[in-house]
Amino acid sequence: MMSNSTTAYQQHDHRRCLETALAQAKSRCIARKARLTPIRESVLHLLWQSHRPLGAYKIIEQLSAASGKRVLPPTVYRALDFLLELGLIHRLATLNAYIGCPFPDSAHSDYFLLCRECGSVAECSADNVNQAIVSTAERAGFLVESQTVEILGLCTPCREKNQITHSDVTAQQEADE
Amino acid sequence: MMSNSTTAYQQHDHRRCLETALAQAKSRCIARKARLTPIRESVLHLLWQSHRPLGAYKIIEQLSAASGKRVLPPTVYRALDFLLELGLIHRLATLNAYIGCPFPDSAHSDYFLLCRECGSVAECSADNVNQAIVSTAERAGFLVESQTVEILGLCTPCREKNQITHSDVTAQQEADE
DNA sequence: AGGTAAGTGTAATAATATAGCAATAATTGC
DNA sequence: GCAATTATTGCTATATTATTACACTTACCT
Repeated sequence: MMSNSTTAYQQHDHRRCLETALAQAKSRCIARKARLTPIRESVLHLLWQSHRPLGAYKIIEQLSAASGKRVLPPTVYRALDFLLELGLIHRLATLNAYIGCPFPDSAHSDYFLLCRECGSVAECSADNVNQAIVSTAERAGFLVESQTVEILGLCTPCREKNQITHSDVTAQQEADE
Repeated sequence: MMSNSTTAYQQHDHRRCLETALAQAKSRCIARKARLTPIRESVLHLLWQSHRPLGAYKIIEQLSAASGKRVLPPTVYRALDFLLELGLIHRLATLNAYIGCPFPDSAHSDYFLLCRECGSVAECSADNVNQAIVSTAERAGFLVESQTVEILGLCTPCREKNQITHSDVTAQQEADE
């Protein structure tokens, strides 16, 4: 079981997330003899601004704003393809959005916990989920090649906030009576 | 464990799939006091032409062709929304496509087996997968509300075909030497 | 330094989906 | 049965996400 859910949803020193991600990206590129060009690095950098996924056109916007000149879709999509290829980022099918991968180095079939409240996404890799999927598929005679698992719900902080809000409301209602 | 993988990938009397689906849809609409209008029924019917998902614009095309007049996107998207709402169909996020639900009556959090060769999709619902997901999410403090699980791979018939093809190729290569 | 491959710029367009409003059909309350 | 209300459809326009095609530039390799 591997997960960045503690950092993703809580207060933390995010600079470290960013730095590690960039460092890992660089070493991975060297290992694969691929080039982390300025554009590619900028895109990765943007995706690591937070633990919230970004749509391609948000990236285009932000990149255009930062560079002063219009960045066009193919530029960004090419960078995204490159980063996806190297396993440095993931695409979230349910959101049409992209997010940095916190553990690009360890091979993993991962799944994502999408908080519908704060929008942050954590990535996990759990053997039991994996095994359950593969074995159940096998029973159906199906050979698993890749999987997309995206889970929508509430992270701990948001759940707690909601409870507070809810009891506040209840208290208010009671006061009204 | 519930699954339509045996019928979805094999030869079978597909008229029965279609008929049951339509019958279930009707009774479900009555139960929910919703109207299965001609347009909605046509869309459902189209989605049950096979076990392969259809994109919204394919539906628009086919509906236009069948009716002789241009059917426009909102018409189809509204019908899709209605059918999704009632749990009669599903949307496959990884394909941007829609498919009929084989068991609309039993509440289920389902996952999909997408054969990359024949394009057919089976729907399953397995407690162990579900439990694995929920319990692993819980360990991360995450409250699961809904899930998207789409598995890409090969169904039995396609796997067998591929093996035959592959050994044929091998035999051919050996003959060449 | 010259040839090749990789990366980028740009215009155009494809594919998927939604917003907004007018027109029509069905249902409800009386 | 009929007016009032609600649900559904028709239609125009447009948003959002992604790709194709081709010219141009930069980096890499010997």
